[in-house]
Amino acid sequence: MIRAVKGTRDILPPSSGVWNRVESVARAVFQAYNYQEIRTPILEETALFSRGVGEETDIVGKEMYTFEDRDKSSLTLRPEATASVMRAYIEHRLDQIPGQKKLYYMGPMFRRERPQKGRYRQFFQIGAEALGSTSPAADAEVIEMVVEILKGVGIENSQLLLNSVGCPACRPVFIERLRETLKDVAPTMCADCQRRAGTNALRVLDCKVPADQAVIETLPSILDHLCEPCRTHFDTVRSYLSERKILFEIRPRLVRGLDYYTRTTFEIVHGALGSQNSILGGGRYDGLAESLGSKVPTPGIGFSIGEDRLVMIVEESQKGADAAGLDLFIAPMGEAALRHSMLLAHGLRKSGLCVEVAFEGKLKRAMELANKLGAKFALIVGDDEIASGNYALKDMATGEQKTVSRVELFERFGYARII
RNA sequence: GCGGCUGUAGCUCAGUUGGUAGUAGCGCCAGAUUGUGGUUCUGGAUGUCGUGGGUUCAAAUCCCACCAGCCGCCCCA
Repeated sequence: MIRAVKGTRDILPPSSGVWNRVESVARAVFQAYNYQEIRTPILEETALFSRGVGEETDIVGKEMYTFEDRDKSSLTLRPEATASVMRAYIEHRLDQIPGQKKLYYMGPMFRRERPQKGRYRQFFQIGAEALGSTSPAADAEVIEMVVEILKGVGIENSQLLLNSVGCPACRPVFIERLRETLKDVAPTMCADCQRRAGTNALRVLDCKVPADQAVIETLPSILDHLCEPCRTHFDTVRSYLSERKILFEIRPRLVRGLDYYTRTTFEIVHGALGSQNSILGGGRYDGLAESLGSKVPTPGIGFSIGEDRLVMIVEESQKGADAAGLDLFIAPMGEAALRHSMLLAHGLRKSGLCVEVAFEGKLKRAMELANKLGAKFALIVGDDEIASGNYALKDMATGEQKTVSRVELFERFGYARII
C-alpha cells in the first residue's frame, strides 16, 4: 500500500474548511493593509538559500531538499519564502514601482527535519514582506497586521516576543563580548552550551536548561550593545506598538535561526502547541538584497506564520464550529423527477444556494442522507409534484413540511437567501 | 541527526500464561416502514493484527530489523 511520505500529510474535510477560513481571514487583512499576493516557484536554485538564509544555519546546513537536476544544476525545494520574494523583487526590478512594496504569499515549504506534531517536512506558511522602507513604522505595521490576523481567526492567549538583534555595525561587537564572557562561565553550563560557546555563541542565550538560566542572566545583553541608530529604531518600534495597545514582551535572548535578520525580530508563541510553541516569526532583513547580489539596497521586514500550527490551535479552540452547510437537498422520485430536479437545482445554484440532488435511492434513503449531510431543507420532487407544479418542502430542523409552488420556491431561495 | 513510547476494522479500543481475530462502542450499508430523516430494533460488510525476518508443533502476543506516528532533544513555522 502506498502511503503519504514521511512528514507529509493529506488535509481532508472538514479540516480543509478550517484551512480555507484561515486563508480567507489572512487575505482580508492583507487587503486592508494594501498587500498584494506574490506566487513564487517552489523550486529554486540552491544558491538562493545558501546566500540568502545563510550557509551556517541549520536550515541550509542540514534540512534542505537539495538535488542535482539532469543538467547538473543544483535545485532546492524552498525551505522558506523570504529569499524567493526578494529574488523576484530584484529580478523584476520591483524597486521601480512607486511606494512601499507590500507582498504576501501562502504555500508549502520543505525542511527535512524529524517530524513531530506541529512539525512537518512539507508545511505551509502564510507570510508577508514590506520592502523598501527602513522606517520603524513599517515594523510596527507588519506586527500590527499579524496581530489582526490572529484576532481574526479567534486566537487568544498568544504572546508577542520582541527583540532587536542589531546590525552589522553593532552585532559583531556584541558577539565578541559574549564570547569573552563565555570563556569563563561556559564550563559551568550544560554540554550543549559548551559546544555552542565555540560554534554559535548567540544560541547560548536561547538555552532552555533550567540550571543554566542563572548563568544566562549574567551574560551581556544585545540590547545594551546596540549602536545609536539601532537603539533609536528599536525604541520607536516599541512606542508605536504601545500606542496601539499591542502587548509585547522584550526578550533580549530571542535569537532567530536565519542569518539575514537585522534589528527588529519577533515571534508569537502559544501554549497549546507543546514544544513546537511558535506560531509565527519574523523580523527585519535590511542586508538580504545585497547578499543576493542586488546593487539596489532594499531594506525589508516580514513575517511568516506556521499555517499548520495556526490551524491546529483554531481547531482546538473552536471544535464543533459549524461548517458552511448544505442549504437544500432535493429528493427526486424516479427518472423523470431526477431530470426535473437537475434543472431546478441548476436554477437555485445560480443564486448561490448550496444544493445537492440525490441521484439514486428511495425516498427514505434520500431523507436519511439529507439529515446526515446536515441539509437545512429537503425538497421532494415526484410525479405528483411535477404534475401539480408544486413541491413538498421540508424544514429539516423543525420537521415542518409544506407545499410550495415553483415560484414560491425561487422567491424563497432564488432571489434572496432567507434561511 | 539523537533518546523514549506506541502501531489490532473507517475511528476509539478489547484481546488472559503464545492455541483459529472481537455478541465491543461509534461510523458505514441494508431491512423493519413500496413517498418522508433525527429515536428504536434487526441483520450485514470491512482486518495481509504497521512491514519483513527469526524462535516455536503453534505468534496479534516472544526476539531482531525496518517503516510510520507521538513525546523529549536539536531546530524552527
